[in-house]
Amino acid sequence: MSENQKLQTLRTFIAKEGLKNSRQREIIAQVFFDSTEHIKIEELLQKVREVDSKVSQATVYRTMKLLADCNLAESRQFQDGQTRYEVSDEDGQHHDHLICTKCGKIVEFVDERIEVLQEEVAASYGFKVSDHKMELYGVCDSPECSK
Amino acid sequence: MSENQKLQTLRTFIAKEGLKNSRQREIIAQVFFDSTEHIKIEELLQKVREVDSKVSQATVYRTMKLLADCNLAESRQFQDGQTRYEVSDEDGQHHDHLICTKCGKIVEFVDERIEVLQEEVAASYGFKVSDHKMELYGVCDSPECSK
DNA sequence: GTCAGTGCAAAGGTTTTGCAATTTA
DNA sequence: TAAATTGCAAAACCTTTGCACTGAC
Repeated sequence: MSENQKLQTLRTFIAKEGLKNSRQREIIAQVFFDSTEHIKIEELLQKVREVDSKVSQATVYRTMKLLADCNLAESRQFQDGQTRYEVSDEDGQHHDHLICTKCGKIVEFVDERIEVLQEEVAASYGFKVSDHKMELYGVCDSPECSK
Repeated sequence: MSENQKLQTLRTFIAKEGLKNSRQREIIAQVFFDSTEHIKIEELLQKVREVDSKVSQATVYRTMKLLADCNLAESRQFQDGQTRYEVSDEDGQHHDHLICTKCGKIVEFVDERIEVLQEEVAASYGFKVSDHKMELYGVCDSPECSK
């Protein structure tokens, strides 16, 4: 899904819900869709303010909740106490994370075999899975981290 | 590992690090080791105060950090913004969580096949896994949740 | 013109910290 | 006795909210 299609999805959602669009929402959404993965509100605000220095933090928080509501963003909490948002995968496909505990690098991955086993295990406990989070913490292979 | 062995591990750690033990630490550790899984600081404080009503919240926070340092406790963040602690698995074996999004029930599980695949996937990205978190969200099979 | 969105600042909730007093080794 | 721990309250964080004002439809 292109950035424009995402913007369109947002506009449609806003209209459908009887909400109103705004300059700020367009800016925030655009900056977010164009951002690196796992962006923090603070980082997002900073980038947004390069476009319009008057946008408030509260608006960024509110807009990210809106984007999450229309499934264009997903919130994640790693372990630094700050909520991060990432652009949703268009096709509903999940991805998980490998996180280097030394340099903080985050790599995304998907493994279909694991996904299948997750469903299977959940079913054996009577659960129907709707979502999941998997984070693998370890040391990456950069010279500094792996030595 | 019995509760007493855990207490002993804590005492040894304290001694080794040149720290000092205290009545409060013993109470907190004991209550924690004896607690249900995934306890919140607030719940822990409440239980601790049934033993000694004067113990402060700050001491509970500090003690839990200490227990995490000596690998007797692990912190987890689900999605309610509160840190929860759980008693570490004695043998280093991990368990993961199934969380019912309707009733909040949390079930623990281990699946060796998934663990193996995790290592494998990580290795393919040059990572050496030291830890992981996996949470499956879904609906459990209680009559109310599954209907 | 109406009603939603914004910005600001204040309030909320959780966790951390500075410091004097206390307790441990 | 020296040094770590405690309790308290204040501070530090991140996030949410109330409200008057602005802007979209």
